[in-house]
Amino acid sequence: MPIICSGWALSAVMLADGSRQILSFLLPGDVVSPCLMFEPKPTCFVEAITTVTYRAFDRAGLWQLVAANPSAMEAMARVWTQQRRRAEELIVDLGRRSAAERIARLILGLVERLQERGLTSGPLEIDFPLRQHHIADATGLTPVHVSKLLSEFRRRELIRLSERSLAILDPAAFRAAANMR
Amino acid sequence: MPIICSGWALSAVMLADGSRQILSFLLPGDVVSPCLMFEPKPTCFVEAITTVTYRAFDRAGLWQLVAANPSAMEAMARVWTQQRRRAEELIVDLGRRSAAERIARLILGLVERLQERGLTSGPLEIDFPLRQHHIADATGLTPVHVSKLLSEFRRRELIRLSERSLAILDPAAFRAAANMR
DNA sequence: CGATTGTTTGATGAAAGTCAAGTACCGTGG
DNA sequence: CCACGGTACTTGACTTTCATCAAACAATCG
Repeated sequence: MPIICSGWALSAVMLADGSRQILSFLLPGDVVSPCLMFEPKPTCFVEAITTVTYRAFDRAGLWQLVAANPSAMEAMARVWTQQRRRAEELIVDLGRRSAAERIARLILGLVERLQERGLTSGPLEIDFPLRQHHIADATGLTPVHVSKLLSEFRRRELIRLSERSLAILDPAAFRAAANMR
Repeated sequence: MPIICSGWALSAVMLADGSRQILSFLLPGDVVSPCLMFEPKPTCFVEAITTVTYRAFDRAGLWQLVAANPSAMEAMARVWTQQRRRAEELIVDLGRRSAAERIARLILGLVERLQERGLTSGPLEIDFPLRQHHIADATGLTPVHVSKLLSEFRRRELIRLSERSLAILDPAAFRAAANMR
């Protein structure tokens, strides 16, 4: 059970034709794969996006800790439910939202998670190591289409995105774009 | 923590514009909402499709059982991982597969789950209470498009679907249609 | 029987994918 | 220092997939 200490990673599944779907981005503080607590064989793979440092904990030891310590169990439960909730949101996004909404929501979700952990580089600004093909694989789109929609966001001055840095320039309008339905 | 005894139900999220996304179909033997084990407040809602009977277990009692009994813990872990795996598959389907593939995979998944539980009405035949709008809400499509693709499957004699009963006529070809990429 | 809900079908439109060409940005080696 | 290659990004033309709209039909139920 590794936990990310620094850097970004992703977990994804690969399909037969070479396309892939990213299940989640892993930020500092995230448990790489909470399902590993139960199931040793992973169903997806994990890949570093930036240089990543992590610490690994062993399952048996964690189980002992959890059995002995109710607050550890609660912490574990929080991780589980949070992960579950994020998976459900992704299902809704992929099933029922437009390309622009999916991209905007992905960005907002990442910014919020970094804010919670105090990893921002400004009020609404973060280091943003994702390539457009990462965004495409996470939102179920093509890199070309992602490029067009990001250009559109820039043209409307909702975000600034350059040199691996992202800022939300117009939070209200950008949130609106993320919630159009 | 209710468990379905008979009938079909669904869990879903509703969006602001009235469209909805079905997260999973609940068949006899399914735990309605494993996340309820941790989190009392549900993030989605549950709805009956047919007449449903269920038994409810209370969280506190289950926790005691799990703490005392390692095999109960293992059973719980199985439910959790299975649910997680199904969520991941749905993400991949919605993100990276065509409409026809999504529908075929949904049907195959349901048939397999009923087979595991011995709830089939024939070798490759099941009672099928879903309306086309259920299929649409589960696959992120419109009912109209679902109708067209089901007609296509029928025309190619891959399935028979009438009077709330479904049979897979050509398993090999139907599986191929579910796995085109 | 009428009313409601579900399904089919066709015509049309919008969203996203594909293809292709061109640009910018490195890192490498001469 | 600059040429070279590779990767990422941009942009436009065109195609495909799926949504929308509308009309007709079928089934179900009070």
